Amino acid sequence: MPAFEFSQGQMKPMLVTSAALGVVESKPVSNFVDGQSIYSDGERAGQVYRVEFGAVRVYRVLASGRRQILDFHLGGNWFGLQNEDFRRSSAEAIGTTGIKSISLRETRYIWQGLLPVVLENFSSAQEHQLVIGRQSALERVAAFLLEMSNRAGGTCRFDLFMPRIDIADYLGLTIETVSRALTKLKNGSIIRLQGTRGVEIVNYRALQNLCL
Amino acid sequence: MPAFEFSQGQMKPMLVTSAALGVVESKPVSNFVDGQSIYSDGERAGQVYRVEFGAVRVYRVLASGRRQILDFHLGGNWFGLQNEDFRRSSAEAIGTTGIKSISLRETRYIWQGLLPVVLENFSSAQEHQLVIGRQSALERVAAFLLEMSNRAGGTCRFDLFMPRIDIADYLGLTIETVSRALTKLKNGSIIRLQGTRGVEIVNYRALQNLCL
DNA sequence: CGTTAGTTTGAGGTAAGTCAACTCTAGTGG
DNA sequence: CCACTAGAGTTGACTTACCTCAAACTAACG
Repeated sequence: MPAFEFSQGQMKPMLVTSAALGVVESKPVSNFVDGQSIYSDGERAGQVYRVEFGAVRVYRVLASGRRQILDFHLGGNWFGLQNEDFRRSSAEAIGTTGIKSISLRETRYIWQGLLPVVLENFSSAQEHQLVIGRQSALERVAAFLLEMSNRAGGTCRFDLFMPRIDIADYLGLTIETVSRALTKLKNGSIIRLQGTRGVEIVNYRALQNLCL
Repeated sequence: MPAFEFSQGQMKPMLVTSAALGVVESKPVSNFVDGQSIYSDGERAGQVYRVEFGAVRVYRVLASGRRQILDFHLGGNWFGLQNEDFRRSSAEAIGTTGIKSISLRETRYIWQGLLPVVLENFSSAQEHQLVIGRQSALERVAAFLLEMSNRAGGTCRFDLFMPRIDIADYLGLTIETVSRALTKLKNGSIIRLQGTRGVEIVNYRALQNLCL
């Protein structure tokens, strides 16, 4: 493979295919158990990662112990790219998870593939800023369910990968408030809950209207 | 200037100098008055921008009218880079502001310069997620003052570019709550306020301790 | 010096947090 | 296959931090 594969006719480099990221395909899959650390705050940053199966939470904790989950990463998602030498967040597997990683030393060959990856993460972070900065608890939970539905491929029935505490720490709420919001959506016949992880969106439109 | 300037020995491409971004130097400075739109939600995204002087707010508004300022950009900062074809946020000048812009068509020449720019914006967004997701009003205002102090070059005396409403919409608070927090910091002799924009950090350490 | 937008202060209301009890459920072993 | 258990989730009562509404104050402009 050539080190650089520039599509000269390409007008929008941000939309270039991630073909250059193919280097990762040859890498072995590392398996992680539920809760296992992928990288930790303060460590030297040496790798970029891609989720093969399972899920990952990236989070930061304040000295006071409060935790904010910055993002969840599901199958196919890239994470762990940063400017700084040391990690300022931590990443853990949620459930049994497979990860491929490539060394940062190798990333100079795939810049044009990495840019859209980072832009996507950035866009996701901005979306999330709006949710946690300006939406009510019910709106946040509604937005979260829609986001998870989208990531699951747009199906109305899907499973949440994470426990309530992760949802709470992602949305800047408490588990009790998340639970109350879910109950309210259930009682309003907007969603149905199956067991502790299963979700079915019954009234998609109603859920969307909650996020305005 | 060569179209591509790869530093082959460079081990950390994210830390490459932004020399490639020099294309922007030859561009003319566009002047904007206070509140003038630079780009708006829904528009086709055609340019990337760099602040020459003054300041910029990038924000999104919910259908319900609530506004979240995603980031402030000061002299030297780049903004406006995205994956999508259309803007999902808006950008406005704060006070008299000078902006240089380059067309996205030209960005294919400066990928390796753009990556650190986006990573910096991303890092800033993540930091902000933690603040608005998990900190109290007083802690948010303290964090904001430290951030502005840093951006002003680490001086303890500096001027806020923006009115209280912008601070509130950045921190996910109301102007009243921002005002009360500032008053509290003033009464605790942690800061001094001069007029409506001037800030002096008297007790830097105390301010930092508030953000734990 | 007056005007007006921006900011501060105050009083009262409310959404979300806290603490505690209860319930479910998924996993384990009899 | 069912009973038991421990962890996770839900519900309720109460508290609190922030919001809302309203009024007073400042300061920056002509």
